[in-house]
Amino acid sequence: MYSLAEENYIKTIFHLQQTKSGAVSTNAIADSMDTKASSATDMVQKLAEKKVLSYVKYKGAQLTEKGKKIATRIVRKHRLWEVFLVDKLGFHWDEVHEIAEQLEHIHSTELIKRLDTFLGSPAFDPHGDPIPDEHGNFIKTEKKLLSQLNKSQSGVCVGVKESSPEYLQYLDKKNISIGTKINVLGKEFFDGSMVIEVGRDQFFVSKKIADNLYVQTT
Amino acid sequence: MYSLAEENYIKTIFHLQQTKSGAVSTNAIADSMDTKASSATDMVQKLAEKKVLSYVKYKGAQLTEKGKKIATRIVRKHRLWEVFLVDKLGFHWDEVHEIAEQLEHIHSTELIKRLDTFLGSPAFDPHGDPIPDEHGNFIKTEKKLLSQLNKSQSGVCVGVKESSPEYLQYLDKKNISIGTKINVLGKEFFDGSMVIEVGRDQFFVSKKIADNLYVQTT
DNA sequence: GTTATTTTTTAGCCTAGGCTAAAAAATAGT
DNA sequence: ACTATTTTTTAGCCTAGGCTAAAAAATAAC
Repeated sequence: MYSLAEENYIKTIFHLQQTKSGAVSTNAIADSMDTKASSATDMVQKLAEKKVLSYVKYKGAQLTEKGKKIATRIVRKHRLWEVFLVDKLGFHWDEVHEIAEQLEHIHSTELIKRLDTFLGSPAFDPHGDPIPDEHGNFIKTEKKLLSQLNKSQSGVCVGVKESSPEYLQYLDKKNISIGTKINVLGKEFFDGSMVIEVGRDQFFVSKKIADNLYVQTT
Repeated sequence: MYSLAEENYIKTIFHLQQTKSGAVSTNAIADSMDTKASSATDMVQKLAEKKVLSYVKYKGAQLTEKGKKIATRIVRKHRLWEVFLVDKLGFHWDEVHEIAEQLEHIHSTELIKRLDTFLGSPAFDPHGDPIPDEHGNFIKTEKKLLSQLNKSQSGVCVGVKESSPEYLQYLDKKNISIGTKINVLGKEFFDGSMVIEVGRDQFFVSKKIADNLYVQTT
């Protein structure tokens, strides 16, 4: 059984090594957890002793198979609870992250098994992220960032990279959610900004916006 | 915001002062929390400073109105989650306590509001205990212990005092659950044991069994 | 290939919440 | 009323998980 703090470190390291390959630096961990590098070093050393990750001084940490399994279970729980909050309790997709951060630490395999069944074994969470199954496998989808599309191309929104309330609320305001079709009407190569069409609306989006939206092209 | 440890102390003191009147001793707290009296003293002093309870050295602790409000909210959460686990996820009544102990510490008033609505604002949990409403009020039912009935009297099971898995599993084996009618066929005054009738079955129950079952007489 | 700068670790300290052992207060026994 | 016993508190220590400041290693700059 792992403590709350340990679970949070494991989860963070897991997410960091999804994006960047190779070992994760203690500074990167500390930054994304809002803590100090010295604290991260301590914890990483502790987790290395527990064989949750491998750690080479000054080089960084990498989850072992054991560590990845733990992380995947936490991610599974987080995303299943998000589905529960949105589908069953009627929360909006920008309101669930914080609550799911708490719920993901509830310990009970039976609970998760039953929750999964209750929800109809969903494959994706409300932000379009895949939900690992009980063995830790998840569907890898072909997805691009909206910013990778060019003029006249189109795609369907399948998820978001950032899921801060601010960003999600922006998308809501523009009527963009999972499943929304987006046409790229124009693209400015100087700053990466775009003019896109969503339903009947046409509007401008900055590169920052386009960089955080995943689309699937057909 | 109160820590996990603080919430658990508040909840325990609340339950202790339901049964015994007057101040709760630090030893009683420690006993029912599986910790040491010295730890209880420390925490009680801390909670007294936070005005959650009043504490007189060597005399014991008593929750203030503020403390009772906090406790009631935790109890409400615990019992709502138990209803969720049984009604929605299909858990059995003897399996839910431990999980609800964890879930009761999730912080989000919106979550509880929505969970309550989702469950149809239940008034009782799966063990027959009343669920406080958002203002902390709960239904006081007229209930007796089975052991208080005499020969030829009968009652309907409305709850349990003890809700350990062992006890609940015993009741299951005997087909006793909330709503079950029980007739007292005989009572031995020497040891308080009884012979009771449940459905078509007639069997012997010890005082300890009869002391932990709440019934409502008509 | 030194030197300067940045990154990472170590050393030492802090708080929350436990514990044990000893001291102090309350209660019981005569 | 005075011991003896029990209950409760205090004092001092421990671990988890933070932090700051200083030291050490790695990287960058000439």
